[in-house]
Amino acid sequence: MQKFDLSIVSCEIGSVLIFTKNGICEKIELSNDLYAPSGENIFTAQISEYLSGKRREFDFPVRYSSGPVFEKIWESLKENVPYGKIITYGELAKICNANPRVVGYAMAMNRLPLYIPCHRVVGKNSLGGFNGKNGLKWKEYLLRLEGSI
DNA sequence: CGCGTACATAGCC
DNA sequence: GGCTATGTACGCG
Repeated sequence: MQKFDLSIVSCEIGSVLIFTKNGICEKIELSNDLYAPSGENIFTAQISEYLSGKRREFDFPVRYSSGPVFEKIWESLKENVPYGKIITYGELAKICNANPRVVGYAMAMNRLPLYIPCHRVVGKNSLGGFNGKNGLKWKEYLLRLEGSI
């Protein structure tokens, strides 16, 4: 069994749970419930700054793998969609030579909701979903934070 | 291991 | 407005 170290950053609408192991972030979870802030490290520091609008990008080690196609999509997303910009599933799909549906699925399988800017990926005729209906609140909050809406 | 189904969509009829 | 395409992951037999 893997033993994860849990760090927590709280904000107005909920808390960000950061699961790290050996100094590497392996999982991020967005919760609507408020937790007591825990852990002072580069993860909590950067996310806290990001939620305050001071930081635009994250610079901490992460680890993810759910297939080569998904990694390509996430890499293309980070490279082509900077802070404050949004992209549609179709455009992102065109960049990484995939299909829109695959992109949506890649976002659904994303384990790092904040590090991977999946909240900047929206549908053409709708905002799309985000981490289920539970995280749609977060999506709106993040897009508003970046000034996209 | 092979088949069928579900996905946070886009595009055509 | 409704149906189909296209790729991946997951469940079941």
